[in-house]
Amino acid sequence: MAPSTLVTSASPLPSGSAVATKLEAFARLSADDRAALGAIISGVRYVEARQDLIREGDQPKSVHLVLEGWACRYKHLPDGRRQIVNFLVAGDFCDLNMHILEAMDHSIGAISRLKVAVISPEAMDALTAGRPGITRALWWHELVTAAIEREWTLNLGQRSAYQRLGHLLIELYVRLRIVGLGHGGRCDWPLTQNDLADATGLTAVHVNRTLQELRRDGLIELARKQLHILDFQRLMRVSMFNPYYLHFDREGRHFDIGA
Amino acid sequence: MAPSTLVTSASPLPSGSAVATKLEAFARLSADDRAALGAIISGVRYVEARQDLIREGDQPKSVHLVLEGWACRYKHLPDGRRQIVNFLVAGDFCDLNMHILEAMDHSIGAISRLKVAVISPEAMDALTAGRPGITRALWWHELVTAAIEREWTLNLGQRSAYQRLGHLLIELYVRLRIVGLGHGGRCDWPLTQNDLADATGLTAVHVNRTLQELRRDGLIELARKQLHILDFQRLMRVSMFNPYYLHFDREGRHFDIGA
DNA sequence: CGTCTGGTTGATACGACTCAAATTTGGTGG
DNA sequence: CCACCAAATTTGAGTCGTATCAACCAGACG
Repeated sequence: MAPSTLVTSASPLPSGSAVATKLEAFARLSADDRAALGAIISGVRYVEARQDLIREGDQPKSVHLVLEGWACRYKHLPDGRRQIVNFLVAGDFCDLNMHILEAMDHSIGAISRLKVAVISPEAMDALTAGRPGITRALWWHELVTAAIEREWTLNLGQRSAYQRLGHLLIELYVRLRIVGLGHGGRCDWPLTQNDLADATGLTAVHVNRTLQELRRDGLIELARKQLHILDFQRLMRVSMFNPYYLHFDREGRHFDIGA
Repeated sequence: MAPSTLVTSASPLPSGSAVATKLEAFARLSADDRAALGAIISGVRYVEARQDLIREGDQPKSVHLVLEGWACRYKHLPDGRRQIVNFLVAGDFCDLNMHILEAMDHSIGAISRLKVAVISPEAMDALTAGRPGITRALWWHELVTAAIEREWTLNLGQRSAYQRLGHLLIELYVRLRIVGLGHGGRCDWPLTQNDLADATGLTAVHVNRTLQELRRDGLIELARKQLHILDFQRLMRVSMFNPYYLHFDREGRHFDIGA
């Protein structure tokens, strides 16, 4: 496994943490729920940028939760090509129930330096027992993750390069906004054009040219690890982005994603 | 909703049913587990070929289980293009936990005439309560479905048309074989070239030419709604098919997929 | 100040798409 | 049993989006 630091002292979630914020996008959590959520972390682990958190073939033993940084879920082919099937940002669980399976069928790699919470499956069970609110919220997280990955399949199968990139930029901005990491169309952007290529099934060269088109059309600014979406409505329209698949407006807050 | 017949009389699963066979590919079920599984069906519904079982936007109220026929999970774009993100065959649950969400973000359509079991969420809860074996097996089903859909993303993003089709043919044959619907490389094949196009992100014309190449190379025979894989090992190699993502060999039987 | 990673540009090639038409298949009713 | 029709498959010719390969450039870092 890739080099990383495991800090075993329990460190409770800061109030207003990304996890709680994210889960509350769907269901209201009680103060007790939120406290319980903070108490289950058995350790914090740091993973350097471009290192793997878990690899295909590894046996998943604990549950990981991204606290800071970006990661990606990816698979590769014997000839070395790789496909990123999802990105993970603060508040995302990496492998909520993978311990049911005996081996990972994909890897999780750090894009930027990663701070992750490590949680034992037993602690997860104890957390959900008798807390239907949290159980539902975790189920919701799992289902939304699957829905996002399905939307990516649609992205790869049917959208043009221009639309694919537009769609991806919006999705990530919206997801960051939900956990408080995006404002006014702006967010941090640690992805290289190579990462974008692996996520969209394009070559890095073509990603480069397509991003230039998006800039030329006045839709985005993207430079120095910062994304700025200039015309949200138009970018949504041209990339045929429909936010329903993110399911973030049931009992929880409703987010005006356009702002 | 699309025309269909709902037969409300409970009809127990036939012994050696596809569901039980499928779940036992992963975990051993006790006689009690199997009986309980058969008892929860509150009705059987028939859906005609090319009709939808559930549509994007519908509120999922009950759980559906495919008993006979083929279905597909698909999404579409405002301009009419559609992407099939998975196929469902006998033994597959359509929407195991979708009732947690308030609206479907995709549709499920019948490829051939479909016989589905209808199960209420309450019956599902009652089934899993106190039956850890079944609970685990259902979790496994959910995780494998997600793994299959991720593999499809890899398929669309990184494989050539020739490999994509080869991969899809193998996957479906293997999945059918697990539930006893494939033998000696042969299985029923209700999909049109149009369906294959929507599943692989290609045009029907290109699917046609690529299938001809696969035939010319002596890898498959495909005619009159019947598939015959002639050289399993070679087809696996050229399409870079690695069966690990199907996770079918934990506590249950091991399938020699090559036979 | 050199090195490295990531970004940019140009020229060329090819895989897959488009449009249009012909042919085969399977189902239906006379 | 055959004629008919719609759906599915097949073929052909021309085009386009994206890949490939190969440089070159800019900023970050030691």
